[in-house]
Amino acid sequence: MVILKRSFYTRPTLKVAQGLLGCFLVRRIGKKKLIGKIVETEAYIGPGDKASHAYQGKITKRNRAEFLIGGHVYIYLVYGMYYQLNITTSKEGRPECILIRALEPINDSKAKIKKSASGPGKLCQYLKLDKSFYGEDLCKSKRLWLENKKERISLSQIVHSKRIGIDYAQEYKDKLWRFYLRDNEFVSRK
DNA sequence: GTACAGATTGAG
DNA sequence: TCAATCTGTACT
Repeated sequence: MVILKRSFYTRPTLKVAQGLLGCFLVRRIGKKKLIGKIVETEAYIGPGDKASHAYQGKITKRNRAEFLIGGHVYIYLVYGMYYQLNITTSKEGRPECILIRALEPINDSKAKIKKSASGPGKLCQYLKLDKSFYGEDLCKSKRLWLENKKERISLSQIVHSKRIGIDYAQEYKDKLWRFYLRDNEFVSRK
């Protein structure tokens, strides 16, 4: 397995969002590892994107990690109860990131049966991700990183759709910036 | 200081 | 269809 390096993340966000499909997210907890194959992603491309927390280049205490160079974690709490795992892309100062929406558990058959990581809030619960990962560098971290995919994903396997839960984003709500693997049962919301 | 809404989820 | 539950943000 090869750990994804900086140059993977600094490419254009929509390219990275599709490139992440089929890659493996690895979370190390003590001596154990939890591995999930990424099957669903969404791109947020500030400052132009009205669905982005960094719309119009706004910098706040919450979203400042979004401006980091590609390969860092931007994590935050929504609805007071669920964390959302994002991975930054592009270069320092560009508020672009990718929301990881669903994983297929690889080495945990119980989680696989229960679909414990099929949804952005659920996968953070499953991997025990919280605010302590804010700004974590995926190229250096010893407890969270990404590894390259085994199989080649052909373009015909990637479905493009509208993003979820951002109806307020006007003309940006119809952008096809959500990507998932066709026919994969671990994708959230059929 | 107060009010309010959100990149969700699972139960009813 | 709805409530749970917390924090950033935009007001007073």
